Amino acid sequence: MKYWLFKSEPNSYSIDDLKKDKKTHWDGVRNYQARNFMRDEMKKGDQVLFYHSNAQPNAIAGVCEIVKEAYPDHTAFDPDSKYYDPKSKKDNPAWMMVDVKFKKKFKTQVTLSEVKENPKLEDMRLIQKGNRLSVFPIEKKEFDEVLKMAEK
DNA sequence: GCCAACGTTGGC
DNA sequence: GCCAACGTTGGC
Repeated sequence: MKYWLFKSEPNSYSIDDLKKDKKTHWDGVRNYQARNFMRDEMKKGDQVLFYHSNAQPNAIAGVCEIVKEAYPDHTAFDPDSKYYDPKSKKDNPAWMMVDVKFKKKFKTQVTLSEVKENPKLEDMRLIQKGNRLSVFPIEKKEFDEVLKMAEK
């Protein structure tokens, strides 16, 4: 089993939205590296930290789980969608998405500054310079450490 | 609102 | 294939 972090801006989709929806498709990823992670490495049952970016504060807000592996992102085919991409064809989709289900919302979210202050998390991709990927892998020990911080 | 760090596009 | 220009992400 692998562990991941997904970023989302809470004004467009927050952990509360996922809690309400129970399950969602993670559409709109338009970066090849992120796409490859989704297409090639994400498996059913993988655990995902849900991160709020451009938020106040920026923080890891909860946990979700992959329930459906990569399949074509239909928003790329829709000219009315802001994620429309004419390069993606139905017979050869450029973009993929996965489905995730809500698992938990942290009582105490783990803020970005707390992540930066924790030496055990210093290698986490979230805080590395220039990291702009919206989905990326994390280590099990990092996942466990974040959960521990959330339960304090 | 600013800007660093990328990724993408397109002219050559 | 190079690289300048441009667009986006996302922290501050």
